[in-house]
Amino acid sequence: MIKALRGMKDLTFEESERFVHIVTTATTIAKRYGYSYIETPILEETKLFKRSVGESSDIVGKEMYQFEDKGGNDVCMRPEGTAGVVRSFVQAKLDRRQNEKFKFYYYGPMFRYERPQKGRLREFHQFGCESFGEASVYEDFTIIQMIGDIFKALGIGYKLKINSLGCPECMPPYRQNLVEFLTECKDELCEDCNRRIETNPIRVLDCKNEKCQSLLVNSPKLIKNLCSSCDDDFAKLERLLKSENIEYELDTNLVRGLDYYSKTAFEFVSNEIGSQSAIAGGGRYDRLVEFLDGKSTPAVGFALGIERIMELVKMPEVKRSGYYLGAMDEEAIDSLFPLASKKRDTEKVTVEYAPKKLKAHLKNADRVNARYCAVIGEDEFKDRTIWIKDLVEKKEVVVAWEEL
RNA sequence: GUAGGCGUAGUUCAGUUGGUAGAGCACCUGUUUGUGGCACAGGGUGUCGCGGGUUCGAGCCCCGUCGCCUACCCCA
Repeated sequence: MIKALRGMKDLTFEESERFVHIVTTATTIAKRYGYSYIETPILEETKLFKRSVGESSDIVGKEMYQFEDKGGNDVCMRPEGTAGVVRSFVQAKLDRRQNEKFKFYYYGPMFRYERPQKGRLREFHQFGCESFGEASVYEDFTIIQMIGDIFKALGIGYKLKINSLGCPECMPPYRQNLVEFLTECKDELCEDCNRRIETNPIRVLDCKNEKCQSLLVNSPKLIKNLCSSCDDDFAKLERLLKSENIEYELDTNLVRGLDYYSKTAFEFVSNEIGSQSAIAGGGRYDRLVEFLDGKSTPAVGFALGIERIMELVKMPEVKRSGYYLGAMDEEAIDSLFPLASKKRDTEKVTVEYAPKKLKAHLKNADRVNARYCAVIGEDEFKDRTIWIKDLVEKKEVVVAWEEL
């Protein structure tokens, strides 16, 4: 038997229903916030991700589905959504249209070659939004609010963590500071952290190693070393969240795993889905458009993990709906089709092609969760009528074919 | 890449010191030849992951292998 590849899943029945429910809910809300749909390719040039996500990140460093295509191009299955959207934004020269704002939402599969576990697949799906051209922190707030709306509509609980990663003004001096601090205690830090001091010292902050964390308690905090512009914006963000009663906690160690973030960074987490607890994450990436050869354009965005959210949503109970059509004798089967065709203008219709006893039809109707079980028996066929039972109200009627 | 756990019916799982393969749910048939869910009676639907080995005999013991799950790591 051929099975799906490791870390790749089929979704059917209630699972696929839940998947669609999440996408539709998120889409509806994103549209209310002025976002329009963007579809970008799954396959992109490897360079795109190296330059956006960053070569120091694990995603690019060791988790990409990377290969040479038949034309000899070095390509990757996208490991995340933002890079492709920004590439598309620049390619369409939307970056030249200064003072205009562009808001896009997307959803689709992402690929990372990791060891699968709970909440972590090799092919997984994200829903995300990217807002271009808006430098105001009000936009950061609005995006957080929108995610809150989505989770509220889906009926799931979460905790919001926020942090500021600073800007080109304040990040480099802080980084220098941090490197000095880390170098002093490097003997006690774990192997990974020692490597990160060179490659990406900020990543040391969210090391999961307990010993490292205990040493980091006294590390310099970026949040205390922001430039005045970043500091003002972060204060404003906190004020806005408070005034809208959006609960959050400051997490000074929150560092997004992708290199392109600056200023506002946030993460929505759940404690109900195992160790892979991040259900949404995002932040500001004012410099990414430039990195990808566009004109400097402020931007902010987020992505949410659909499979992780699927573990949290409860679907509304499915009610009986539509018609089940069947016949008790072979000669009556043909007459079902005009009736089905007519009913399908407005209703879900299931047709049984084999003649069966009434009891079997009722059972089938039950099984497909139909509201009405409609059967043509011997008498009905003679009279050109059909017997209909409402499976909820338990009422029965016989009507002429024309009246169905 | 590392560590632990698990692979037996459609599904969830039991299976004793090695001795003819089991249960609940689901499914099918009937009680009811035109009335679903409920009840009752009956029905097992299986390459015990795969390949070797030990043994008179292996679901069980040994070796190997594949797969799944969880955690580290990473992140949505």
